[in-house]
Amino acid sequence: MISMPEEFGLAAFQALVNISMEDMCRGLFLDKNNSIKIKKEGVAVKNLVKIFDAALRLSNEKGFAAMSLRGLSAEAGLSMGALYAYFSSKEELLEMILRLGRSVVLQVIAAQIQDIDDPRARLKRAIHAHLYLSEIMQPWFYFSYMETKNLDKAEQKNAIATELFTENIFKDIIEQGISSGMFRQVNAGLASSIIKAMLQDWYLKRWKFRRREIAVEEYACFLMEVLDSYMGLRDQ
Amino acid sequence: MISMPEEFGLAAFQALVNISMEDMCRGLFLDKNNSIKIKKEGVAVKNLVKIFDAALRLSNEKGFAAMSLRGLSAEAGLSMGALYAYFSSKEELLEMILRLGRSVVLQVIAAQIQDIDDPRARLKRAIHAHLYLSEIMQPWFYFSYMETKNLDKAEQKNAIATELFTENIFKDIIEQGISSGMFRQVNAGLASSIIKAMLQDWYLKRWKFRRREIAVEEYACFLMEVLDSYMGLRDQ
DNA sequence: GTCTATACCAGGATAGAC
DNA sequence: GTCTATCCTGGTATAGAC
Repeated sequence: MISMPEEFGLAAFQALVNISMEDMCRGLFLDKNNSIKIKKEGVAVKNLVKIFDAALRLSNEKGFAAMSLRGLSAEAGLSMGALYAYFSSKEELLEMILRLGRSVVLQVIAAQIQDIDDPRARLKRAIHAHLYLSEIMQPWFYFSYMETKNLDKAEQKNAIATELFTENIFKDIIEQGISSGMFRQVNAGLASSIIKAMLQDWYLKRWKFRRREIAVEEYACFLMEVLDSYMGLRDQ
Repeated sequence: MISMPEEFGLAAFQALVNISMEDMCRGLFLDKNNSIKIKKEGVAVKNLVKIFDAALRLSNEKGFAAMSLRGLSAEAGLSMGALYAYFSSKEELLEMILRLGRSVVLQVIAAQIQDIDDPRARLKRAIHAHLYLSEIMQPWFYFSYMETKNLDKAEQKNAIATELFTENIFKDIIEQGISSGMFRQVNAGLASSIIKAMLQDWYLKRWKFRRREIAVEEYACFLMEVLDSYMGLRDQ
């Protein structure tokens, strides 16, 4: 197990997971479950990064539906024709973007908590990991929240499953804490649900927190205070 | 002041405020700050109700941008031509819908807490009022959250102002509670911010709560528990 | 692999009959 | 007041040159 510094801030997290858009796009390119017509990895990855960055930027302004492919081509610096070498329809582009981030999120969160036993430490780590991840990948998180409803039925099921999966991580931790006598007997379902809501607020209302100059670490700390007092713990 | 039953559930609230889509549309019709070309109140109100109901239904499915006016005309049972007697562009329709609800929300919340002095009772009432209102007007709340970003700059300022206004209601109550020594010295800004997030979760993730069979009153009660324990109060 | 040019269609908007 | 018919922009998607 990697030895962990006591102070687990955004920088420490970043150094640990080291996720870049490039890595994510390379993964997508290697997957072969898509309709990318480009052969050379270097070219494909470079352009995928440009496309996704541009798509997230434009979509998060006025919504994916309002983003035209003409606009995307201008923003990404590629022609319309070139775009269609990377996806076969706007719909497919949407699915690619959403799938891209989902796998990363699930893997990173799971990896972050796997070697921690103590319920409170586990909860704290899960919350920090989620916040930091959403800080690093904010455009994707925002996009994912807003555009999931535009997916077809099958893809929507995946999205809902992911939402419930991360929520269940928190629920499991809380139940573990309760049965070990460390936490009070609270409603684990509702508790995990509001945790999720508070975590989501961080990336959905970034303008608000930025205006008030609240840092991630501060927000994380605040959430732990609230949860500690509710679940019957004191900060050690 | 209206005497208030100890148990302030959804039904009690509903009886008290008694808001209907028809009333809201009548208010809009009488406002004359819009481009409704219809003269007869009866006709106008009846059709505005049909239009807004249909628009909320369709928009909340796939987003306002994805809703076509042809689709709206079919859903509302009016022709394209008739629609344009009630608004002059799709953009204006969006603004009408958002303005429609905003005034109601601000008025109702303010009225609900105006005669209550005790900070905790005030907080409790504000939370209940917000939850019940979002329960009654769920389609509007969901729409408002999702579509605000599609407004032009000027209208967006109004929307942000409303968000901050309701958040400040909570902030003021908490600060009042702190200075009167009733609450612990918590961070009122962050506290009000998470209250807002938890309230919003109720109408944004309705499918989740319905699936788990959580009633509004139960959720309200849970939120008060969390806040009481954080701010240093016991349920009396 | 990428571009330009173009096909084709759906959407918003309006005119004018009833 | 409401409807039908029509206009026309701007969107997605593709063909074929380079």
